[in-house]
Amino acid sequence: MKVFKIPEATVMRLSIYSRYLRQLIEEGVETVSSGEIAAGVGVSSAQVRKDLAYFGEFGTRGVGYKVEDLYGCLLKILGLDRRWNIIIIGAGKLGSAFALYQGFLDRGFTISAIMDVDEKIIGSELDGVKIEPLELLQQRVTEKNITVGVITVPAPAAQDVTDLLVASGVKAILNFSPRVLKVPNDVILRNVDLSVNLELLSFYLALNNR
Amino acid sequence: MKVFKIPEATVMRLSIYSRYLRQLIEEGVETVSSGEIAAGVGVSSAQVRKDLAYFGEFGTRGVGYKVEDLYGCLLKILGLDRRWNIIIIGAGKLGSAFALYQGFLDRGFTISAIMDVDEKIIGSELDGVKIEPLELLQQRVTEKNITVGVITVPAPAAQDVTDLLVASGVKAILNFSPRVLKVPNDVILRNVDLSVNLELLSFYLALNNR
DNA sequence: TAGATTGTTAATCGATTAACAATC
DNA sequence: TAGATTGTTAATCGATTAACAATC
Repeated sequence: MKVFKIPEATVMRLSIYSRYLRQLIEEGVETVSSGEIAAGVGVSSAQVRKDLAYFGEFGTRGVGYKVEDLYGCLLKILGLDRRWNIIIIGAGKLGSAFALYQGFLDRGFTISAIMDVDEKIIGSELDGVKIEPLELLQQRVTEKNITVGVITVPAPAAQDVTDLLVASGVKAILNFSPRVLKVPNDVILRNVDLSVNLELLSFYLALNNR
Repeated sequence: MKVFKIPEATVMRLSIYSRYLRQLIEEGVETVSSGEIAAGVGVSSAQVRKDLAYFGEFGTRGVGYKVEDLYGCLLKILGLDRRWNIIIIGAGKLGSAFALYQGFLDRGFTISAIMDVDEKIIGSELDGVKIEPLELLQQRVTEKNITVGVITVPAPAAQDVTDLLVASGVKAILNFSPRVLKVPNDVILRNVDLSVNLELLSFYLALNNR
């Protein structure tokens, strides 16, 4: 499999295409062209075809793509044809919002554990999952076969929590804290800094105000 | 001012540099080199200098940058030297998490209004801000001088809400819904799709599992 | 002055776009 | 067959990196 060096931007677009295709399925559309997908998600049709070409040939020349088939292929490519178990570290505002957010569940993700250090909230539940003390992290990761860690702790604690996650065997980390984290390079790290996004808006707003 | 075509990636890095500089200020560091910043945030020193060069000359050859000065300049560049008023549409899980999250407040953002359509939650408060009916949107945007709208409604409502926001005079939109939104091109739109980030992890995890 | 580090130019790398032959 | 649309190659564009003269 020609797997090497898929641009990150391509993977993100695949995720967006898949969401759009799901919409088309709900609407009962059976066939779609690269041009229609492109229009639907706001990119060029060449982009769509190029992105797909990294992974194979999914369409029929002169016809387009069968919506259901392409959707199935994308789910497989994105690894959404299986379930991934998630552990959330930090059950504060951000962490509990993430835990309560339903958007991931139908896409292959299960929240299997939630940890915190605050005695006052340990023992309470978020959407049926009990908040447990951080000490149980290693045990839960192992016994529940958890591969993804989500970091929603305050910045100063972020690196320590990361080290714990890595040591416990987690393979990928989604970091919501505004800290640059060090991880071994076989661990996949993704930073989702909400502030950066707001500040980007601020930059462009300020730009227009001159 | 040579303002045209700053890469988005550059702006995001500036935001990250600024966060790192703030850390240095807290630690009492007075001078820093591009190499140190680079090491601190995980990019190359050339990258740091290039990013800054879009906006002027901030350092001293042979010496480096004065931390406080550079921090101040970055805040100005990012538009964080003033306050931006925000309206949140949708006070569900995601919306209330966003409202309760403190991370933005000290960076120039004020949550000035929160709207929803659900009678059951209208009237209650999130962090001192009352949840109000969507009908008051136009009025609040005008009277509170709101420039940024945050969309945290379910996907099917996202475009309608966007249209309302645009009509009300909001200049920038942060979209958390997994929908591709149409906006006039003088409105700044930023999509923060949490699912896309998780699915990116899933992709790389699946890649390693073959 | 000697050493250090910036600001900037040129070279490299990678991603997007345009174009078109293949083919349904 | 004629029209449409894919898959792919080549051209373009833009961003990152390397290198170094300027200068503190």
